[in-house]
Amino acid sequence: MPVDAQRRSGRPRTSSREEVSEIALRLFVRRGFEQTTLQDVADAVGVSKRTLLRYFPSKNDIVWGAFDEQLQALRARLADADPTRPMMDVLREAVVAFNDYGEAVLPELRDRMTLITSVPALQAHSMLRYADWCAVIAEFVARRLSLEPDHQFPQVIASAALGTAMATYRCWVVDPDLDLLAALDEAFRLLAAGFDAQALGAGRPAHAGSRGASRAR
Amino acid sequence: MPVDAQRRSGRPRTSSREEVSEIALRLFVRRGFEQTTLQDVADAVGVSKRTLLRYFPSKNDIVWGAFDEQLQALRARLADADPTRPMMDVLREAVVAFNDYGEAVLPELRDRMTLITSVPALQAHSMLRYADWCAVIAEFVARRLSLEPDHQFPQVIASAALGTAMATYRCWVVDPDLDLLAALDEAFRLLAAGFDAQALGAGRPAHAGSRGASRAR
DNA sequence: CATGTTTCGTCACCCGGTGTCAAATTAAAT
DNA sequence: ATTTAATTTGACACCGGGTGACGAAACATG
Repeated sequence: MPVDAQRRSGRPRTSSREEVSEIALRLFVRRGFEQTTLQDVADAVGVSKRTLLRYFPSKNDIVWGAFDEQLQALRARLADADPTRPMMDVLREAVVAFNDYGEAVLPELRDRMTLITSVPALQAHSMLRYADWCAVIAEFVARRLSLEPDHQFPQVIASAALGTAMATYRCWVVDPDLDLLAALDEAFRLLAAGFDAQALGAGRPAHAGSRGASRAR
Repeated sequence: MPVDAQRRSGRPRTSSREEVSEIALRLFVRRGFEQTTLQDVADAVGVSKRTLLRYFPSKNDIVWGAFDEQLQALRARLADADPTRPMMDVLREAVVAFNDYGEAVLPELRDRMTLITSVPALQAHSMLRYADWCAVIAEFVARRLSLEPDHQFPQVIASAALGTAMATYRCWVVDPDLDLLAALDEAFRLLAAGFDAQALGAGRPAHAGSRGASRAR
């Protein structure tokens, strides 16, 4: 069970989670997710189908790399945030930082997200993975509003935030020129301010900021 | 293919979509969704497994009754709305009306939503069904903002609206005393006004309206 | 009765996923 | 060096959801 904790004894692993994930991702992108069977992946990696399903709980989960660890970082960041700062500011900056991978792994991230947003099975499965994300946000909002996480307000705000992030992801996947971080920043500012004000000002606001090199650190 | 278009000739159906949906729902609630196999449902209805999958494209879809027709009504309502009225007002009222089923079918709706929000497979599948819902909202918002439906703003607003509705549903499922329509009304007012203002007024706003008999017509 | 039309059931099949168990491979203890 | 414990692996059987194909059943019409 320990990923790489000090190896005590026993037969060593012939492959790693990362290796499986990488090879599988390549196959999925090339030949399509549904067209690629688990046996194909197993053959490509050089292990049995059974071993594959010991590394990942399902075929869908192979596409999601190490998502849980990222989530822990997000939770920690939200917990350590300055309590005097506005809630939605903290949330926005945390979400942006949460998605600030390096330039190097960006193409891989795009591959993953392209699959997740386009393949129906993965699109559906994403709801389960994002539920954890949502719970982290709800927990933070609940603490700020002195409510319980199950209450309506934290749940609504967290779910709306999730929708905002997902929609932004979808746009980023389609448009290669879009800066993900800047787009997230803009979307969450919109969410904080309310969509009604947006509708009133019929002319669209400063949208120039969503493209280009602004990293929104 | 025609659900009940004038029957010309041929062998008559031994069952209907509604009958299958009702019987299956009862079984799912009683014995659990995953514990109930398609063969069980087929036996209970009195047809073969193959026939079941001709009525519904998948086991998951059985739980969703006629959702598409409701969606058409929502689209029509949004299309016919007064263009001079505020966008988020129209949206809020349409969503509330969309969920205004009669008192009679309310327990059945609760059963469906309880399954959808608690069973992981259905929770995941809901993303696919709600994607259509989301597209309808995005189409409306895009028209109002003179943008294309694929653009970032309509997508973000529609997804945030979806999250808002879903979270409210979840709360309603858990709390039997909650008035679904009033809760939706309140949540969408929050979404329109922005969550930031909410956080600033540390004291919670008039929450008394979310319980009781207000039907928000 | 003959014909076309529509629905139904059966069968075979694929794939994702689980449980089981023995074999393989290593470190550590004797 | 041999045994022992620990760990991973692969093979196998199995289940359930879902699809394709095909013939049979049940109707309306002529």
